[in-house]
This record gives sequence, structure tokens and C-alpha cells, in this order.
Amino acid sequence: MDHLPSWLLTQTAAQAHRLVSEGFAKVGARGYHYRLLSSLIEDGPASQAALGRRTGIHLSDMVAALNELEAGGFVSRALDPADRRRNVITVTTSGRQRAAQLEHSAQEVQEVLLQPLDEAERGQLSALLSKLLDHHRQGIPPLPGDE
Amino acid sequence: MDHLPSWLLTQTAAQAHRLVSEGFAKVGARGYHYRLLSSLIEDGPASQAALGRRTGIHLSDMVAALNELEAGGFVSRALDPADRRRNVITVTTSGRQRAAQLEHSAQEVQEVLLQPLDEAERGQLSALLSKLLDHHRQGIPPLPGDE
DNA sequence: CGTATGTCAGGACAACTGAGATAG
DNA sequence: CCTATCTCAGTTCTCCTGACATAC
Repeated sequence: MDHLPSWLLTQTAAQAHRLVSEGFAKVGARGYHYRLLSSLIEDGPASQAALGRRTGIHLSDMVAALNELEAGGFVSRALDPADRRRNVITVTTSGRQRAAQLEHSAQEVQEVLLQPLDEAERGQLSALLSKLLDHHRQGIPPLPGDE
Repeated sequence: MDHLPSWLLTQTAAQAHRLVSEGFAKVGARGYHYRLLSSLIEDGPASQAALGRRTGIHLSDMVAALNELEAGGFVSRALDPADRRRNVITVTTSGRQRAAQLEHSAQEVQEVLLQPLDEAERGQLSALLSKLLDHHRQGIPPLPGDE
């Protein structure tokens, strides 16, 4: 059982998830918040559907996550005048501070997580995981009108 | 965000988990069943508490998982005459067949999961993950009377 | 018309917490 | 008495399905 790569992956990820969640929980946040704020800062405002495609978060989970971020004053929802189905989500100044806080928390965790690996090994790990991830999330090409 | 190792880990693990779960779901099983049957076959009969330490499954989840396995006739529960608090869990013949079935399903998935990696890379990945896992699950040394 | 968007209700899985009853 | 074992109820997080109203 210890030999199955899928087992090693999910178990190590469980440890990582626990560490990250604990860090976020200290400041009342969770993973979705970090993902959404990061995406909004890196790639700009977007509709909820577009955000879902960028972050891999389902639309049905998006609503609650954005409600939480909006309640904290970290993002704002505004009706898109060009397409009245859409909510345009924008980060607030407070949201950028929040993102920096979560980024810091996440970075601290990386060090704890990767402690037994040296620099070369860390690079190897990231490269291998990226290769797997790129391969498996194909089939969801970005749609026109999103980015 | 794509640069955080914890992110790469949890996302890749989510893909792996999805693939494995789909395979198991086809035959009406889930991950806990595979873990428990494998542990019982590799390391022999054990109490529920000892099984929990071996597999990392919480005692509170153990009950339901073993109920499911027992309902399928894959394991048997027997009171330990030497310590009447304990249930000794044993694999049945049918349980060994079940384990073989799940093992086969899991092996198929590994190939799909690791497809983009060559043999050397697969070895690297397993080695790196094992190193991380060993490091992070220290602090739970096996107790006497378990083995 | 069909499709995209946002919302809501809910399930599955794994990991976890806490409380209680019983036996060592 | 204290601890270990088993059971049960319930929570969190992420991922996912289905349904619905609305707007394009």
C-alpha cells in the first residue's frame, strides 16, 4: 500500500492540506479565499463563471466563498452593464491586504512542509507535480471572453 | 499560486483521488475499504484501535467502514477473549478476493495517473513523497501490543 | 430556441472533535 | 482511579451533481 504513488500523493497532500488549513484557520480564512483573491490580483476582475474556470472552483461553491469574502469586505460584486447575467468581482484594498496576509501564512507553511527536502529536491518535486497536473487538467481549455 | 508546492500537491492529489475513487466506486467500494483490507492481509488480524494506528484511519470512521466491510462479508468481527473491550478483525476468503479486485483497480489507475512520467521520474516522485511523508507522520510511534 | 450565468439544496469522501459506555 | 476500546453524533473542507430562474 505504501508503494502506490496515488497513496503517497494523497497522504502527503493530506498533511499539506492540514498544515495550510491550520494556518488559514488562525485568521478565519480557508483555501478558497486564498485561491480567489490570488486569481483576482494576478489576472484581474472577472465574472463568477470566469473565476471558476481560472481557479477550478465550482460555480456552486463560488457563491458561498464570494459571500464570505464580500462579508469581510475583501471583494465587491457589481452587475456587469454589458451582460446583466454577470457579477463582476473586484478585489478591494482590504482584499489585497488580506491576500498578502494569506500569502505570508502559506509561505510559512511551505517551509514546514518541505523541511526534509533540499533545494534541488524541492525543484524536482515541483517539476514532477507540475508535469502531472498539466497533463490531467487538459480538456478544459480557456474559453474566449474569459481571461 | 501555481508555484506553491502545497498547491501542486493538493491539486495533483485531488486528481489522483478522483481517479481512484471512480475506480473503486465502479465496484461499490471506497478508499477506506482498500486500506483496511490491505492492512489486514499484510499485517494480520488486529483490533480496531490497532488497525486505526496502522492505517491512519480514525476510530470514529473505523466503525462505519468495518460495518460496510462486514456487511459485504469481507471481514469478521470477533470478541477478543483475552480483552473483552476489543474486536478482533479478520479477513475472510471473500475479503481476500475483494482486496485483489481493489488492488487491480488501483494498479490500473496508477498507470493513468503516472502516464506522463517515465520510469526514472516515477521513482523520483515516490522517493520524494516518501521522504516527506515519513517526516510528517513522525510522533505516532507504534505502541507495544500493536505491531 | 439553446446556452451561459448565478443561486440554492444536497451528496460523497476523508479528516477530525467530542461525548458516552464498557472493560482493563 | 485512570486508561483503552468501541460506538455514535456531528463538523469542516474540497469536490461534485442536479435543479431553477434569469439574461443573452
